[in-house]
Amino acid sequence: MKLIEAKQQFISSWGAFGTHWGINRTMAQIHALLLISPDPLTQDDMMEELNISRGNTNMNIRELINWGLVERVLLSGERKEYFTAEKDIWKVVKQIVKERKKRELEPMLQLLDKLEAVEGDKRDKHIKTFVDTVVSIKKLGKQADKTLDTMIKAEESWFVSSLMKMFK
Amino acid sequence: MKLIEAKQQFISSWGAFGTHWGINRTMAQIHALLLISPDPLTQDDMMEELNISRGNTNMNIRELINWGLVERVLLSGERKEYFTAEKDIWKVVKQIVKERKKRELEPMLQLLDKLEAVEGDKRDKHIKTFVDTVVSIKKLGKQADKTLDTMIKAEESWFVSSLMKMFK
DNA sequence: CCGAATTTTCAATAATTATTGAAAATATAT
DNA sequence: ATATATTTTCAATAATTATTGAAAATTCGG
Repeated sequence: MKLIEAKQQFISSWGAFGTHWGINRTMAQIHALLLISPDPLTQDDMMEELNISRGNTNMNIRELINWGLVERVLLSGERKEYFTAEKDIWKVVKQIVKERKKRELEPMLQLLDKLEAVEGDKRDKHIKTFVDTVVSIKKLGKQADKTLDTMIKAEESWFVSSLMKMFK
Repeated sequence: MKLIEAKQQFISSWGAFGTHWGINRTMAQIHALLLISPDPLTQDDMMEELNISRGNTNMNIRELINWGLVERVLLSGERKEYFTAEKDIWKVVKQIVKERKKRELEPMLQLLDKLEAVEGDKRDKHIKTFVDTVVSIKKLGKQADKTLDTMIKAEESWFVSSLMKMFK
């Protein structure tokens, strides 16, 4: 397979992958393109490679910057802005986990805390099932939260070697 | 907070949560409703509680069955079908992980295997960056795949106690 | 400060995805 | 076998989300 074709496939499947994870296709494709580009790219480079409009490109680049996955690069003597993606995949994964934890897991845990305090007789099976469900989700969620915190601090080498042994 | 209000909030936030994870809102809401229902429900029960059409309810129940999260229950003397959700949250999480691994992670790893074999001189920086990226994603992905396999087999007690210690 | 290059915004539009509801298919009791 | 209850399908429609492109704002060299 030629590079040009392999790039296409990588970008398009990264885009499809993203859509299964609540990330829009274009954002994932821009990320993919930057991941495999040896040098920083401009907006125009990306527009051309991916056949997307200027507005779309701009909005998604900024979203990637918000996620901490892409950063602006200043090239001396150049008027245009250049962009580059973090290439260390372990860092990328940690960054995504960190953001999603903050945006989704933490608010969910807060809500569950409130819901656990529902009024009523705990002997009523409707109350009991509700509280039991909320408590068990909360318990697992808190556990996941702590585990992810540890992961976010960890080195990749730790993940690959130690965790693997642990999981015997 | 009264039960009726707490239920509403639980269902609606579980629905919103789902949409961030590539699951449609209705499917997540049906799942939420079944999780907090002490007894099995019929399609009509769900339609009424969630204010959704028969077709929508039916399709999403079947999708939940495909995911292994909901099952049909036969109630003796009843003509209608009843449905119930797995209440053990750890089992629910494992089931979701198992399905997503099969549907998304494994196909991605297969693709990366193909892409790694791209033609060309590895000293060309375009080729090199591409291959390096593919290889590092593949490495991490394979690791995650194995780790998730172990998790799928694990008991919740193991997760809550042992894993926690491990993560110091 | 001026003017050109570049970036950002956002209303309009397109594309995608979810939902409805009625008809068709299926199951069951008598 | 027939009538009735129940489930399933799916074309039409609605709702949501993504994308465009041109105008406005900003940046920067001179």
